[in-house]
Amino acid sequence: MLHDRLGYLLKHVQLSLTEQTGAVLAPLDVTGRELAVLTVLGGPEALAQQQAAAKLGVDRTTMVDLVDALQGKQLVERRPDPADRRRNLVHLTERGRQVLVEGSRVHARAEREFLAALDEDEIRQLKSLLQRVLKE
Amino acid sequence: MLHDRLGYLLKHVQLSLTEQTGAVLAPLDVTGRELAVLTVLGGPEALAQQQAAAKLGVDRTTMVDLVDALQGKQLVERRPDPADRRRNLVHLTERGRQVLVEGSRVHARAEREFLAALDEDEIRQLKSLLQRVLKE
DNA sequence: GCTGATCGTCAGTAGTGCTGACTATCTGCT
DNA sequence: AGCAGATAGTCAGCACTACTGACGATCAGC
Repeated sequence: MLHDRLGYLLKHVQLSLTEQTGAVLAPLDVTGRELAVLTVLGGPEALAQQQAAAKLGVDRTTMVDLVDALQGKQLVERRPDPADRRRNLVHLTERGRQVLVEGSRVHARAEREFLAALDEDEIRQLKSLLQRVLKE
Repeated sequence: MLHDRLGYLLKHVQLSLTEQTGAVLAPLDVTGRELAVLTVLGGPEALAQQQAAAKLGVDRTTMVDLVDALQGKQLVERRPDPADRRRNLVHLTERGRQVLVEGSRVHARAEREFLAALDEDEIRQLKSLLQRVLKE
């Protein structure tokens, strides 16, 4: 049967999740992907673009567009790394930090609601199983 | 943390699965998506394009391209439905059936190998959890 | 027999993700 | 010191997927 196929399940679960989290993030004018970028960049140390790209698992050329978009919305700033002038260190702006905090909040709530069919223990199980598969 | 985010997990698990199953299907000259279409069309009754699209959860305009591709490979045939001439009933060719059988075999094996980190019981759990989320 | 709905098709658009080429810069070796 | 090769970011271009909106052909209900 089709519904046994892992590919089918993953695709449609992801599609549905993207839709639901996208809806609650829309008022903040960020997408789920952009919020993920902010999350990675929101750490204590400013990261170069490729470091952030590696953490996110996206290509470095894709990161250019992502940072472009966030910079256009004044959520991040590119600053040359004084220690290595090939690099841009990407810093969150004040607004970027606000959006990160508020976005994380509504995103977490939307994800929890999306998983309403499962209890807390089952959610942990699901994530743990997926993580183990990913580590091959 | 990023690795707690369901979106991240789903995306990368799916990406990795697509890559792995795609590799074993390549010698048969079909993609995972195309095999899924063959699976849906391989039932006892020939389906119209939109019935198949609904089962797969894809758009009807996307189904046009999928059937085009399969027809180009001589795996399916469009035949007008005598009872409703707006419809195309999509039939598998003899080769289409062979590819479906062989493709299902290697795909199932690749999926099992992809999930090598989990035992049979955990695989059932994972699929069951995803199915329940999908039913909202 | 006409109105409105449905099926398949096509053009156009948008998002994502990659390759390959380029510039600027750094690092290692001699 | 100086050159060769590697690395960071950028950009153009291609490919894949998915959707919207429009269209002609056909069907179903009144």
